[in-house]
Amino acid sequence: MVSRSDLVREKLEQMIVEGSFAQGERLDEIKLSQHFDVSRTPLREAFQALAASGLLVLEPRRGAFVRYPALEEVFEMFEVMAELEAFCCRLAAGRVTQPLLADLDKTMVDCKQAVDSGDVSHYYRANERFHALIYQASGNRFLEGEATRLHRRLKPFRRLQLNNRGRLAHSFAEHGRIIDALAKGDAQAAAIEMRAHIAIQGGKFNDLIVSYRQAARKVTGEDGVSTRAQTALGL
Amino acid sequence: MVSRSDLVREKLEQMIVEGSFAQGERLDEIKLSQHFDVSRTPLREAFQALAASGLLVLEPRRGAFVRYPALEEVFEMFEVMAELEAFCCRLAAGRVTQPLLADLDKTMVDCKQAVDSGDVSHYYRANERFHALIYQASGNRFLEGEATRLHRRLKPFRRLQLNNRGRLAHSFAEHGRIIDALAKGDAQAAAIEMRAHIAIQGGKFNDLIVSYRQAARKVTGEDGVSTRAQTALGL
DNA sequence: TACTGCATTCTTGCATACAAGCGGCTTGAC
DNA sequence: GTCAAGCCGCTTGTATGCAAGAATGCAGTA
Repeated sequence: MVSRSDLVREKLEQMIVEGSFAQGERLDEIKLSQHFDVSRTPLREAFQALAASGLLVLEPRRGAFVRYPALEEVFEMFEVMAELEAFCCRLAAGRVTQPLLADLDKTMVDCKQAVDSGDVSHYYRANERFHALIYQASGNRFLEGEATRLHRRLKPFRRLQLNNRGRLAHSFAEHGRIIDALAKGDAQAAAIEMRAHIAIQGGKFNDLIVSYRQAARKVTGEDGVSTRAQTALGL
Repeated sequence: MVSRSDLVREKLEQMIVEGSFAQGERLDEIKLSQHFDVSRTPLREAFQALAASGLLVLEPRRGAFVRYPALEEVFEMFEVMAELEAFCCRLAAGRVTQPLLADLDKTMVDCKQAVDSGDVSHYYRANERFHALIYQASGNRFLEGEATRLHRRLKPFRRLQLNNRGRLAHSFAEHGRIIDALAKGDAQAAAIEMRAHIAIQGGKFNDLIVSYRQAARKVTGEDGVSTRAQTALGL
């Protein structure tokens, strides 16, 4: 995790997730290797890893292309995410330990502070922790890993959802209901609450569309290279 | 998909899944590159890809090590698999089309023939098709991909389950109940039937243990290199 | 005799050189 | 003027060389 290829992978992933590149943009091995001050070898290894997690598509003899999922696919991913998290809850209801419940309560205190002060990024961090704890509480390490992976991948599309002021309070209330169900050991209720918490429905529909447009919009200059990428690369 | 690194990846994956290497065995870049008659570069790219799918662990400056999941992790994976497939069924019940149902019926005919003749590998192929069709019927392409991925990864641990003569007929009957529920559009029933079909319970427990021992057993020679690997490499 | 430190050797990580496609451009012919 | 074919250049894919780090073995000391 200290190799150059890992560092490059981290940075490239960050750039892609932040929307530094346009949809379908070809990543130039030479330019990028110069930018990161590494040779093509570790860069190509980073490409492989990013392609494996779905952020790039490698076309033989043509190059690496940035791939933002289509809006439809994002909905599909949220649909699966909702189910995975609901399953975490179902398992957690029977397996959650007292220390973990205490940790969950702590995130609730954190979230409450964030809601009261309207501090979105504070809430965002506490929310991350809340969900990570639920994955952990499932007691299924493999499930925890899969959930974490998908959660990461959906990150750019979750960004704006919390900016909606009403959403913060709603989200907080939902967290409360989930924890209550877990504390009672009610697997069914916990799963249902979590599914509702994640699923794209009602107002979240529009929030997602906006998030999506911001994350995956194509901003190209005259030469077909995205101006955002040019900025990101200092061109 | 025609590059040497892809070919090497395919072959290595096959070898690992077939159990050609011992648990924890270090894969020698130079020996393997000689064996596959490629340079270290495409081999290393294959390592990266296999590490991404969890078959290898890459330790910095130490090398690539074969990683068979612990028995506990296999159970966890089956637990998640059951849930993913159950979710596929839940979605499929509302979305399945007439042509797909017809295809599913075709696999049932195939399975029936295999059961009657006791042809396990025939049943195995028909079973693969059955499950692939269910994933497809979910109408969620992302879910389909994830389910397929996990299904592949569990392949070596499913091998022996069908060798149990009683299991074939049971499995067939379960398929029937699943299709019936789908045809009726009963999402709840379809999900429950599928979950029961996949979940490790009852007699399947012992079958899995045997499969696991066969897949992940460590067979080492005096020099610490697995004799199975030596055979596979023609040493 | 056991443990620690150093040196040697082997292996990986990275850089670079070379080969092989693919695409675009130019030129020629109809 | 347009279309097609061939060539040139650019990009990716692969091989190999070199450097740095880890493991192992040996020697010296406690």
